[in-house]
Order: sequence, then structure tokens, then C-alpha cells
Amino acid sequence: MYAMITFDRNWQFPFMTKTRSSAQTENAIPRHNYHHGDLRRALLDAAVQFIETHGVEAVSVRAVAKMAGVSPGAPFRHFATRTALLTAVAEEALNRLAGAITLSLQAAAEQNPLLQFRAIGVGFLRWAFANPTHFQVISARAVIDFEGSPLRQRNDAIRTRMNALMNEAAATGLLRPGDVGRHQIAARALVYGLARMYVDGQFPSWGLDESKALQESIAILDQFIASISA
Amino acid sequence: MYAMITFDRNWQFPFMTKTRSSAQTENAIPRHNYHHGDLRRALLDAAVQFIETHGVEAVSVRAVAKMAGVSPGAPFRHFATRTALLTAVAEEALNRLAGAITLSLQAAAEQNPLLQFRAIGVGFLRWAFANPTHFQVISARAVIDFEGSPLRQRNDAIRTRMNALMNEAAATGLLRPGDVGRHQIAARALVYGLARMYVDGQFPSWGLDESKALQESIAILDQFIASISA
DNA sequence: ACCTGAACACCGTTCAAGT
DNA sequence: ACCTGAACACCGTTCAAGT
Repeated sequence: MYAMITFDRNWQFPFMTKTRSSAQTENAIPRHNYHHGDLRRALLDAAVQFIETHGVEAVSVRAVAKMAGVSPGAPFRHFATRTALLTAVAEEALNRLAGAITLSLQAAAEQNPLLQFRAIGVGFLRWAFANPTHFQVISARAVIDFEGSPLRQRNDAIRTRMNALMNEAAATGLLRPGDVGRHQIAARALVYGLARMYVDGQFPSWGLDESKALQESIAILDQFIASISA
Repeated sequence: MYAMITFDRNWQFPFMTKTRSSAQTENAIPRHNYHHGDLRRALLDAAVQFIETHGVEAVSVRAVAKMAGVSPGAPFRHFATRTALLTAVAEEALNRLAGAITLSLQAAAEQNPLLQFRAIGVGFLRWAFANPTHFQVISARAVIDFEGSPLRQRNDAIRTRMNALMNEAAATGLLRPGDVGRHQIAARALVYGLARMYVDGQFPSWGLDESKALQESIAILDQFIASISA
């Protein structure tokens, strides 16, 4: 069975030069490109699907291309390297994570700073446990280009927010004595460690029921928050 | 320049069958095998060296073979698969980790259970920060065979020890109220999370000086221990 | 413009042949 | 017994050629 093949209606031989605007005027039919209309989108989806079954490291551009029904070289028109493809997946993932955290924060908007801080952790855990594939991708800094992408700023924004809440909590006397920065890093390491232990399949070996992983992880976070409370 | 090549003095054509003991009696000269005497050892060392510069995922059996000065197929006489090679590296790593923890525990033998529990964490951090390559390998469960190796039991032994110390701490009134198991997992996730954040290069993005990473991590652990103390 | 398909330099792994 | 080296089925990436 063949995929429906259409030719790019906007395509023109190089010598048939015209401006973009005039092309749009002359031909308003939305470009349904060769094969997909949106190979970029199809490749990102195929990559996620592949990662779900074979893991991040096993991703091959050729396999993803085959899943999308195109030739081995086609993806390189949209992503310069394998890393660029995986980085694009990571960017989508982090966008969704930021969304989940924002939602979680909004639900806790009326609560005290420490509980808002907790809400970020809960949002992170909820997201990571529900989207282990995406979490793995944003954590796999060996195969993505973290520094050379908006990933870095997104990450910094979340960190800054946590920082502000923690300082506010300290200022309003919600924390027991201790270095505020260290409490913050501890919370971050705790939540990150829990998520990693889960996706790395370490929960069973630590005597934790995987079906109650999220529930238990939130309970652990809550006990930690209680421990650092005044 | 050629590596020194010697022929296996114990080698014999298949039809020249004799028992192993008689072979040893007839020829006491220690087998200095073809090329290395110990290709297995050479491959493990080459693998670690390779991982230090290129990361675990990038390990190729061919590259490791070339580093050891042998043909592409040679390693497969000692390790059935690429995974088996990396798993062997992980086993060495975990043995050393267990050694470091034992040492750390011995130094704290006179202290209370909670401080002994802390000592395990400090031993782990010290080891992980000093041997990031080995830590990465034992954490990379995607590329090693964790379940089908002594790794699992080694890991369980450490966990059991932590469990016992934590229960003892609870029994002797050293812990503040809360679920003991959750305190234990929290400590584990905290320490694992810190080590991973370090090797994943996340310390700078969290505003932590990498040169003081170990020192700061221990301080964070100590503050956590203080938080859960009665 | 976007994709194909051949080509190049790599992989992991197997296996007959050499010593 | 242990290693070589060719072979097979894969990779990522490039690029001239097609539509």
C-alpha cells in the first residue's frame, strides 16, 4: 500500500524566480508537500514512538525515516544531525513539562510559598511518571544538545522560580534553620533522583511497588517538605 | 611499532588431545598468550579509557579492540556481546564502590546508626565524584545487563545494610516522626540525584561550583540528615 | 522545495581459517 | 586455545539527480 503522494504545488524550477508574496497570491492552495505535508512533525512523532519501545540511545535516523515512510536521507533536510532530531524532541518535552508545572502552580496559587514550592515538585513528578519517554530524553544530555538550544533557558526559568519561592518561605519563617540554597538543591536532587530511579527501573529493587510509584514518590516528597518545615 | 607477539605455548591441534592437568605438568611456563597474556583485562581497561573520553553510549567493540591492538572479532571470545563487555566494567565498578562504602562504614563503626547510615551516603558520594566514569556505567542500565549479573546482589546487599541501620536509628529514637522507609528512600534518591546531577553536568546550571561539588554535596546530605533527626 | 537513492565510512557480530 | 580477517546486515551523513 502506498502513502498518498502529491507534488509540491509551490515548487518551481530555480530559474522560475518569483517573490514569496506573489507566489502566495497566485496560488492560495495550502501546500500539501511531497508525501507528508509535514515531515518534520511526522519524524518527531515517529522518534517518540521509537523511543517508547527501544529507548533513546537506540534511535537511528534511518529507522525513524522508515517509520515515517521516507528515504534515509530525507530527515536531514529537517534536522542537521541525529542530535538535532533528539534535541527537538527534548524541546517539545520541556515545553510540556513547563506547562504541567505552571498548571500545578496555579492550583496552589493561594497556598504558602513552601507549598507552592512543593507544587512544582509534584508537577514535575506527575509529568515525569506520566511521560517517562520524554523525561528520559530531556535527561539524556549525552545525546541532546542542551546548551545550544532554548532548553537551557527554560530550565533556568524553572530554577529561578523555585529559588524565589524558597527564599520567600525562609523570609516568612516557614523553614527550620539551615542553608536555604541547600534545602533547594536537596529538594531538586530528591525529586530528580526519584524520577530517575523510576524510569531506570530501580523501584522494584528498592522494594517499591511500581504501580504506586507516583503516589509513593509524592509521599516521600511530602515527608521531606515536612522535615525542612519550621 | 609492533606489539610483542608470542605464540600460546599451550596451544595444540585439536587431535593432540590431553587433559588439562597433564598439560600443566608437561609445560609449567605460564601461558603468555597470543599478544596480551590477558586480553580480557586489556579490553576492560581500554573500555574504561574510551568511556572517559567519549561516554558510555559511544563505546564500540571495534574501537576498544583497536585500542587493545587486536582484530574486530577478538573481543567476542571474551565477551559474548557489547553489553557483556560493559556489564563486566560495571561489575568491577560496583566492587570498588562496595569497597569504598565498607571503608567509610568502618571509619564510622563507633558512631550511632544514623551517622553510620550517613557514612554510606558519604562513601557513595566520594566514590561517585572520584570515579564519574564508573558511576555512569553502573547507572546506565540501558546498556548493561543489571539483572543477569552479580550486580543485583551487590546492590541488594548495600540496600539491606542501609535498611538495618535506618531501623536501628528509628528504634533508638534518633529519627523524628515519619515513615522510616520513606526517609531511607529519600536519602537514597537524594544521594543518587546529586551524583547524577554532577556527572550529567548539571551542577553549573544550578549555580553550584563544580570544584566544590563533593564538599557541597556532603553538606547537603548532612543538612538532610539533620532535618530527619529527632 | 523537498525527496530519492547511491555512496562513504562506520557499526556489532559471526565464522572459517590460521598459528 | 586464541586470534585474524572477510563477510553480513546494519549505522549517520552527504550529495547529485529526480519531480
